Amino acid sequence: MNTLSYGLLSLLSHSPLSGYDLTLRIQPFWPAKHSQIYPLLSQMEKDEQVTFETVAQSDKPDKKVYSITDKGIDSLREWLSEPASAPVLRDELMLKAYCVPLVDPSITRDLFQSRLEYYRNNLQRYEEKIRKIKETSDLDEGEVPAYRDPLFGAYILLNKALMSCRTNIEWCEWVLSAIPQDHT
Amino acid sequence: MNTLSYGLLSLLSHSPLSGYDLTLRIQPFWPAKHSQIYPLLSQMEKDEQVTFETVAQSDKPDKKVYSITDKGIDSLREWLSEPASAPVLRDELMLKAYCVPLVDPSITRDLFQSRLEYYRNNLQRYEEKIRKIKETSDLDEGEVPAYRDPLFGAYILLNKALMSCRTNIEWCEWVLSAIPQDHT
DNA sequence: CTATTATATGTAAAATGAGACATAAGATCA
DNA sequence: TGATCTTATGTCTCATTTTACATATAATAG
Repeated sequence: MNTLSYGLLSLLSHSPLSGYDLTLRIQPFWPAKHSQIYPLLSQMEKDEQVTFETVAQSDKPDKKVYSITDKGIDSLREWLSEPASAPVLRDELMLKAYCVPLVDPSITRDLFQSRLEYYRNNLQRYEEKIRKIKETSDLDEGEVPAYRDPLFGAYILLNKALMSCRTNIEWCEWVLSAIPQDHT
Repeated sequence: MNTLSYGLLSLLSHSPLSGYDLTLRIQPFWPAKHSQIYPLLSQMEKDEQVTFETVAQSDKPDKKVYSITDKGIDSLREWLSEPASAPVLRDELMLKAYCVPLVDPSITRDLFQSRLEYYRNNLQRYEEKIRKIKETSDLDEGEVPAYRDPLFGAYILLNKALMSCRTNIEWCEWVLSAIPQDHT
């Protein structure tokens, strides 16, 4: 039971999901490939943290839909009572930023322009997501889902994503404004 | 030559540093232990990306001070011309946030209170650092070091750290305000 | 008709990273 | 004098993560 396995349990605490869906959904919080998820789910099934049933689909291949067990819920509760380890960010752009004076401003501009677009795309996706949440659970302006509402977690996480995205966009734009025109 | 090794070169592009110092300084951008750094520096030395000289110290143990070579500078320039890979964030608190309705609000409050203090400490450290930079290179209000100034990279990175820290503090405070008093 | 894409699950090997073990000089503190 | 802390470098093992290999169904595009 490493952090990734708790992450999978956390996602399953909302609703049953296939390994494929789990792989997609865990990306924003704890990036992992399916090659890591599938064997881990097998282990967790042996350990009775989860169960699965095979679901046949007419239009797509069959899938294994995993559900969290009571033992899994207990594991989650214990895990929540332990302090969360510090976040780990690895960003190649930060390493590059440190030595950009070595190259022409045009190179640097490309790097930050690409990153800016990356964040703008993310922002759009997050804004759509929060719009859908607000629609389905009709919240008033500034209102937050109730603490016991299963949507509480998703809602605060989406807000974090939105806030971080906007901050990063602001930073990229500021950096771009500080990069001189070429022929320096 | 993986990302970490380029990161080390990037740090060395400003000034020669020991493996020990490199380990400390790379933490904010690309966390790594000395057990990863020392062998990598040996490799890079064999590959002529860096050189070192042993420096005796009177008050502390001897150290190996590494410098970037011309070949290393070339490597950095090539690396800067390639697009930067997407940032990777792994945050246990985000995984936990998703399932907090499973436990009492007091548990959740502790998690976010700890994280808030973590970010406040970071903010203080970053604010001191930027104050020192502004002192030594006497910049006017809102002024940014010149693009070719070796401090340019450090300055924009510190600003990113400050902005992200403040956003995260704001988020933690907002989440704490949305967690109800106990006996729910 | 074929190629590609999305969905879906899996294994194996290689790279990366974390934690522990090991040593050692000099400083500080009790 | 002994204990601990900081600086300093190194190895080894184990866990984690990535990349590549592998297969299969169904839809879509050319």
